Amino acid sequence: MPASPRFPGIEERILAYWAEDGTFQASIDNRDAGANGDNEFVFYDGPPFANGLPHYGHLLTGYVKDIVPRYQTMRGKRVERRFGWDTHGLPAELEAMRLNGIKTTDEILEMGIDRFNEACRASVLKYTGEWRDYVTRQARWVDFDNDYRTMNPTFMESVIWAFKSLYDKGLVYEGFRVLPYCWNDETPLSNHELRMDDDVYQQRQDPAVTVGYALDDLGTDPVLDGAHILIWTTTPWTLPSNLAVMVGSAIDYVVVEGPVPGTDRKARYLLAEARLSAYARELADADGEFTILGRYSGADLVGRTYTPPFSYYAGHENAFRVVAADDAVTTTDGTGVVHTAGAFGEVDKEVTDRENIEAVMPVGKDGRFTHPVDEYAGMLVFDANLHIIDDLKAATRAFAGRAASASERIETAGSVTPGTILLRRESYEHSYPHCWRCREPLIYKGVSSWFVEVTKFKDRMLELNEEISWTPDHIKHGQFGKWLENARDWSITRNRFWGSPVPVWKSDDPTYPRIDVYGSFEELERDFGRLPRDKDGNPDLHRPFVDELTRPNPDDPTGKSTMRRVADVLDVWFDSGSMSFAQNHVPFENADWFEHHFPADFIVEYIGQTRGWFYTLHILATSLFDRPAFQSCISHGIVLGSDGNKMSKSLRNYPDVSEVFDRDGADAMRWFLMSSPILRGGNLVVTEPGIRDSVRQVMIPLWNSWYFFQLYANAAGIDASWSTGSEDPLDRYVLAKTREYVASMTEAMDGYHIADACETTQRFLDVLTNWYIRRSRDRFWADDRAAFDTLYTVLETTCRVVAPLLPLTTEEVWRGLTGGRSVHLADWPSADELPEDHALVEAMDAVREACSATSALRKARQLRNRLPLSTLTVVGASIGGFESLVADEVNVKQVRLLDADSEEAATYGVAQKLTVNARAAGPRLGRDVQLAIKGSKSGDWSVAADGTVTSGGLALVEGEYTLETVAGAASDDVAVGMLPGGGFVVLDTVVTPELAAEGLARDLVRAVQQARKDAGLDVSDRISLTLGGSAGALAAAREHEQLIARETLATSYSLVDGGAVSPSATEVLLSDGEVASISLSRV
RNA sequence: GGGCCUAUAGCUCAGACGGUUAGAGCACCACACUGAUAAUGUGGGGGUCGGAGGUUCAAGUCCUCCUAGGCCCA
Repeated sequence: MPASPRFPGIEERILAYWAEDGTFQASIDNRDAGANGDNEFVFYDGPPFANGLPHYGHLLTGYVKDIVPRYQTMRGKRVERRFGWDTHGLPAELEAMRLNGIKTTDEILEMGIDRFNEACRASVLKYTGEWRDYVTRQARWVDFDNDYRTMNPTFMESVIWAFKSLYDKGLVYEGFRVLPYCWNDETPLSNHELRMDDDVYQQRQDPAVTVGYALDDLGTDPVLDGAHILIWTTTPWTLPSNLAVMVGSAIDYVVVEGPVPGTDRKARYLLAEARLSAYARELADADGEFTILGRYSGADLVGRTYTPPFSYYAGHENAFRVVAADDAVTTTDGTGVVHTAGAFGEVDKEVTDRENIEAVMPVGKDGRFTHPVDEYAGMLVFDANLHIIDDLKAATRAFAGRAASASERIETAGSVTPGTILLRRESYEHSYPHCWRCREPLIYKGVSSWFVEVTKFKDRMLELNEEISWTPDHIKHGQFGKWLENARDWSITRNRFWGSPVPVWKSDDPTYPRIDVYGSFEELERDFGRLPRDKDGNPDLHRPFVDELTRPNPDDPTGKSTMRRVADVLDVWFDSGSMSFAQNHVPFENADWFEHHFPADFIVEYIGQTRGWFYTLHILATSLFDRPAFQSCISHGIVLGSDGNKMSKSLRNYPDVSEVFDRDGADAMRWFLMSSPILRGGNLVVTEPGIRDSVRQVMIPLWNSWYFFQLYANAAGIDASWSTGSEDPLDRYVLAKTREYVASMTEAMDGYHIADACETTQRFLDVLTNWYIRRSRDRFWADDRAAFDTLYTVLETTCRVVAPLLPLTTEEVWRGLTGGRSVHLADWPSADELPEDHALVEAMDAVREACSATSALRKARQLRNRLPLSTLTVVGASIGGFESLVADEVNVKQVRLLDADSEEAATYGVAQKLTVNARAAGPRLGRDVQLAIKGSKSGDWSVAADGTVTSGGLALVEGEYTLETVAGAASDDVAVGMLPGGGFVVLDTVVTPELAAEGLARDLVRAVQQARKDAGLDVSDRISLTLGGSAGALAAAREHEQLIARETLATSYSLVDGGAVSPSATEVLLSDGEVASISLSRV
């Protein structure tokens, strides 16, 4: 067994052992599920989309997904772990398009949906092998053979069942949603795609126009009647679709008189007062003055009607009104009035929905105008801009702001409504989104979609959220709770190809409307007489097979119309939100299983999933089952690159995953990630030194404890066993300490506080190696059976407790220690297996404090540790029975204990210190409290005979101050140091000649040990030793012959006077200017 | 453009209710210690607590504005 192990090599060996031994399966089989699965711990694996290799974020989540189930298994639970794959959606389609060199939906149709979807299917499985390798290498136990895939027919059948259930509950409806849309590729884009590359947003010049719409003459207000309300837009092509104008109700508006461009007439214009100056060129007179005719607040204007700029939608219900949209309207640019075209903007859509104005869509999927916008039909919207502006200009000149008769308008350009005024035309440069694939500018466009009416059961979602425990806990009412409060209806369909079908069939003749929704293969077969089947004849709900199911419309007596499936597929988030039931084909199979495996006990993903998977799980669980989908949830932070920025392949700002596995190992990475603030919701910067620190701080100490044990147990031929019976105080201490360690680990793991568990472990290992083992070395050298048993017990217990956190390293150590099959098949230890002695643990803390304070005194007085001193007096601290341990540790001949109030204690120059409690005294004294504080610091304070305390001239009352004893001035002969836990230590600093000689003797021991090491001798080799050197060194060597011979295992010991022993002897500088000459040989 | 969060030592982060010398770990330097341990111990340097105002006897902490960064939504 190596002293300095190569952990990656050990890990590979353990992984191979597990594979051969079937340890993972055994860890599940060993645990009984119990009646109704009562003994099961239910874990849901959030399905990743495997369109690339796993990165740190996946690894991080994977480690947590491993640790919790390992822990629960050791606690006796049965924990099934089933891997899942997210397989549908746009990323797969984009990859398939890239591989086939196609760009548009037309090209997909040309290629054939069946071939295209085959390509998608192939692309999503491409990396599954690599994923399995990475996940296995990270020592995550999960069942890959029995995985679930969202594209499996059984999964998809459960998904359409969910859709139908929601439909039957009245929670699904059809509507419009506005999306960024690429007219060139003919596809909507997800928001994710808008952030795909940094150059998606590019500067672009667009024509911006300021247009006045004529307010209707209501005969109520001569200033407003017939005035032109000014709007500003950078998308003139949306003007034909204008449906309303929006104002801010708290914004101040004015009506000013100004000229009609290109004519000698005047008109009244309405705009925000704050924007007036921006239109001075058009509206001010020669002196820069405005003719203000009236003032209105936005609220005054709401409800006024106007004539739309184009006549295409004249008479549209509820349209062409001034409406309030306080969030959408600002006075930072434009006119303070915003034109809305309903389906061409998110906010527009929201406002028109609220106002019950039906959206219009005169733009086709190719981005070209369609009927009824006939003048521009066939024109790409961006190209139409110029024509629209020209027509507006012509109409402005022709009518000069007047309404006109029908006969006149025929001669004007296009369908611009007489009375509409183009006030200004400019060009405007702004940041504008472009398609990440074809680089063409995007438009926002309404597309038809189906929605889950989340707003209807939002309150219930909030109630059920109360039953979930979150880590970190602020997520519950913070990020997740707030998100739920503001939940909007969920758009669940996409006009794409590769996904679960929307199971809705509609009549193709609106004269005979009918809608059928299907929730199973059986229902489909019943109505269509057959199942959708792929080309091999297997039931398959994918397009195009499902689209092939058609039948005559039963509601059409003519028998001509046909029931056809709507072309859309479901959002992939509907798939992943369905995994709790769909992974086991519920409700078609395993209904009983589901009853006992829902909700999950535990899930974990990164914090962004509060809007993703956590959210969709919660929506579907609430709406379908009126239960939460999970009981505890860890949402961790984001992994950043070594420079603190987002990880980026091109920047190469993070260490390569496989290199880290090969160099430092999977356990090191696990520890690094798990011990970090990332599990408490913070972000984490991944650096190579950080990962190596994990090895140094935890893995090496654990390994070395075992190495030490093994080294000496083998040497002594001792076969140690599990025992808590030792009477030795240090053994009792470490056993009691281990008990407390086990208890805190249990608490931390039960509460999912994994980072706390790491910290607790690191502290414990420090105590074990740097205190217990170091202080007990003599006993191991002396073959003390109780010491070996104790160390065995502590190590074995520690391995079990650390097993989830370092599964590979602990496996190696535990198996080496016990010869057992696997630490992961063992039970989690109970604290009760170990003796309780909290007083002893506390006493040892006091011991360590005393030693630490004494070291500081030695340091301050420049008294090296090897130099023995006569006496250490510990005052007012309970180090119960460990005097000799302290004496040995700090190298003094004698340790004495004194009560703090003893007479002698008072002689060590102790003093009193006054501290003013500002919190208590502040409110009473007010400003004067500062004087009292100043007094306490400067020494201007006193305690009167009756006990009254005065500071800075102010009398303080009980509770406003504290008086404490502190170490006062020391002398040349003693040094005094305070203990943080109360009391102090007094170190006798007088160095007698005897002490100095012994110090030198110890220097000699050290020098000989080094010489032994340099000569390559084994620890147990006996030597023949000859010493020479300066007079002082020689005297010390003579006086302490026994000490030196014993410590250095010298069987022959001789001294040579007069300097060097021989020319080849080692010359070593000792303390106090003394020199030693050392010659040794193995005997 | 909107919402939420963050800003404290070179780095990563703690700093209940406002309370008077702002802490820890890592890194760095020095010394000590070292026959399991590339370990450990002791000490040291290093901070205008993002900026500017305000409230208060007292502000890292509360309020306002600003700046920078992150996340989400547009």
